[in-house]
Amino acid sequence: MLSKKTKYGLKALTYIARKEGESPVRVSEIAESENIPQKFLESILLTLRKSGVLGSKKGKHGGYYLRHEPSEIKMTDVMRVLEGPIAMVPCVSLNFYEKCDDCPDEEKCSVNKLMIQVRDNTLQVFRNTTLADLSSI
Amino acid sequence: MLSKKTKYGLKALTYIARKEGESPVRVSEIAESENIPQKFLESILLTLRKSGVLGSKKGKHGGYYLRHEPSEIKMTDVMRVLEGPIAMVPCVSLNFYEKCDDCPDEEKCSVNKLMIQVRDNTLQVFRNTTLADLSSI
DNA sequence: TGTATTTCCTATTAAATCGATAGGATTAAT
DNA sequence: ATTAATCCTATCGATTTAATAGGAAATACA
Repeated sequence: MLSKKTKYGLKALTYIARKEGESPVRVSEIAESENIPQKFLESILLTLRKSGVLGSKKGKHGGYYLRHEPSEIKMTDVMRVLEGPIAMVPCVSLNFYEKCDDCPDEEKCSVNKLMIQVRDNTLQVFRNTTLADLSSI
Repeated sequence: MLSKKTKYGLKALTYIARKEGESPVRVSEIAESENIPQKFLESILLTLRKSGVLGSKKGKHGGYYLRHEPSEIKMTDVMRVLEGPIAMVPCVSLNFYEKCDDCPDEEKCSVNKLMIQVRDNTLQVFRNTTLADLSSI
């Protein structure tokens, strides 16, 4: 299940991308327009900023803006920041690998085999999708 | 993230499939061999039985057995029983559809578009994989 | 018939995670 | 100064997850 954090984050990024070129976008504006609790959205955009996807400007006329072109912001990066590992199981994660404590041999593990396939297919989608794709129409 | 329930369930099914033809397999045997808490596994196999994937026999020499050939047990079915919806978001779920309360128009929702792609790719894997595939090797 | 063995069922619990809120500190424009 | 925005930390309630507990029901077999 996709967390609300990720869902809200993606919607907010899309909203900002659609306004690109203009001045920074206020959290309150996004929250209202996308029906997202403002305080919650604040914390989400903060993590996106800390991860380098967004930039921010404080004070009056402040807000958030994209650090790169929408076409250069890949879903792999956004998803890893917001949702964490793309793999469904740590033992097949590329960026967050962890051995299963119950599993003596990954080579022989049926779950491992299956989840590698799922991971590869999901990765393909996220690698080939950018914020520009989400924002069009 | 894949729940332990699903992980354990898949491992147990694989274990049973590899023994097919023999008599029912005891929970305690699976639990020990696969490092799964026995009581937890009991409840998992119970739901698999209630959903029609497994059959069971009580009492001495009892245990669980597959109701169909491994090659006829599709991952779509098993995953839906153990993990629930395959889609990451209810608004793109085929079997568990639910409208988002915050989203006025699914057609224009960027998250919706993206998650449909992920769902379709994941579905393709699960539709083309059977328990026989998991059990081989 | 009785005993051991196994699934079946319900309830409970401890811990983790999630979604959200609260309250104020900091920064910047005017 | 005042206003408006992000930034930061802490906390809370609800839900879910993983696991445990305790026994009821059924079956094989002596």
